[in-house]
Amino acid sequence: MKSTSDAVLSADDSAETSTQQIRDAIRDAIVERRLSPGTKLSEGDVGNLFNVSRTLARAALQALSYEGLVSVEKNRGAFVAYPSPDEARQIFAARRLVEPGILREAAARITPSHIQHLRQLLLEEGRLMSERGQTARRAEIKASGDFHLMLAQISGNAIMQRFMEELVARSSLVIALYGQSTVSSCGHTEHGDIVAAIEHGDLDTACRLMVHHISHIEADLDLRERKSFGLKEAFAI
Amino acid sequence: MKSTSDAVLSADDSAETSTQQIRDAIRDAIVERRLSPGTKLSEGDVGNLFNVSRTLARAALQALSYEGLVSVEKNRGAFVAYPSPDEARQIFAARRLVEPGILREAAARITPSHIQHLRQLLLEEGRLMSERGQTARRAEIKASGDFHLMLAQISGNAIMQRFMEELVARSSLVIALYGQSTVSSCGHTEHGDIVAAIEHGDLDTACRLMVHHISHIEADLDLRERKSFGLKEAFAI
DNA sequence: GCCGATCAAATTGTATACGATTATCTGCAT
DNA sequence: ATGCAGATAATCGTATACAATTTGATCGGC
Repeated sequence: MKSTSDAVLSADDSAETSTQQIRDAIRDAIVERRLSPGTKLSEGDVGNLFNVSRTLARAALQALSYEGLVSVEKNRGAFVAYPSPDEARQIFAARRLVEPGILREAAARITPSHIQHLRQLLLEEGRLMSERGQTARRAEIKASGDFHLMLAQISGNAIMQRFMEELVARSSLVIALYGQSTVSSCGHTEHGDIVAAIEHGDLDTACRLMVHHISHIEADLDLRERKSFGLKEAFAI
Repeated sequence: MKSTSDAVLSADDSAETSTQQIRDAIRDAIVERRLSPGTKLSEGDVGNLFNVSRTLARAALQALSYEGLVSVEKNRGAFVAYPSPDEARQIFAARRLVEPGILREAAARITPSHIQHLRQLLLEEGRLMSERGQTARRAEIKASGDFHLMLAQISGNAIMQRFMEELVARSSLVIALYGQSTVSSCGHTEHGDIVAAIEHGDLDTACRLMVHHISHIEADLDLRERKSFGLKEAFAI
């Protein structure tokens, strides 16, 4: 799973490629934290950057706003979303709500080949964890999300898969904003435990581990209200 | 709850009103089955109908395609979505997956005022069920969905609420396509049972009833593959 | 020096224009 | 009559143009 763009499902096979490419590029930039929350994304700039007209840039930004990664304010423009603590809590609540169900469906359809893929993902994750540097950190963030997306894909439900893609992407944004420790490094071992439980056929344990895992990620956040101070902060960077 | 547009949450407060109005109008038309699946929605026609340029019409159609109500095919245009049987099954699987969780969260936050609202909804539903005519049928369809949306709203999670809005809307489309009996008239009593179970504090029963209820709706569908025969059918109508 | 008003620049909102693609129609040959 | 070829019409994809709104700056008054 290289990126969210190469989803196996054929759901949005229809949209125009130009707009889609721009959307995916910006989404990756947001998820990998190359674009900080609050950053302005003016239509003109985006268009120039990708050598297209404002029309297409605007369409891409609109699309991202439907995913919750960008917030567009009337007559003011588009910004990388700046999720509130409450929004952050809702994102993780949603994940706790849906991921156990996805896990059960995935377990019901899982094949040895799938397990192999999952283990490969874990290996990659572990490798990145031991590396140093920004690039490795970004790759680690993405890999960590890919584990959850892979489960959604195995579940075979394209609708839940798309929803999970949204939730995982928004989670990255939240972690970028409110995360304290470098990265939820605890996460990796937890992923492994979940796979082990699935392999062992112990679904209840797997679901319990999943819920704990999501709560661990959320627990690493500092979700205390920060006044408008956060705004200045964004400009200072 | 008059329509999906007056959602209490402030999530998509940002989008332009013009496009949003058009989007909501078309969505309502699709959900109330005034627009049949497969119907072509050309940008020019939509624009003329609402007295706006193709630009805005296109934006509205794009938005609807993100919700799965419209499918846009490159260089061919937009059509009211024609969900496949497999897609239909995934929609109901998704609902079985998320609605029990939503129900639990809603039950945890529910107030007497909320219960009153729910009961009022049931009353309205019952009234519409006894009425005759297309108009009443359409209102009944919407009312039936509003019950589920109300629970999502009570749950207090704006993200799950939006997801449920999408699922309910797409369910209407599926029922329009594959529904056999006039309307899931069994649904109404089931809604009442669920509310009763919630009031009684019996969450496990409420969740069980909810899952059965969703399965009942799905069981009323005829999801056998129809070859391209269905296409001719569409033109014959 | 600080504050409010007016003007200029930048950006968004919407419409229109034009090239590209698809669908339809006609006419001719088989 | 049937089937294919070219032309014609309709529709989409994208860019550009213009109006409306916001933002920032300059200037005068206090």
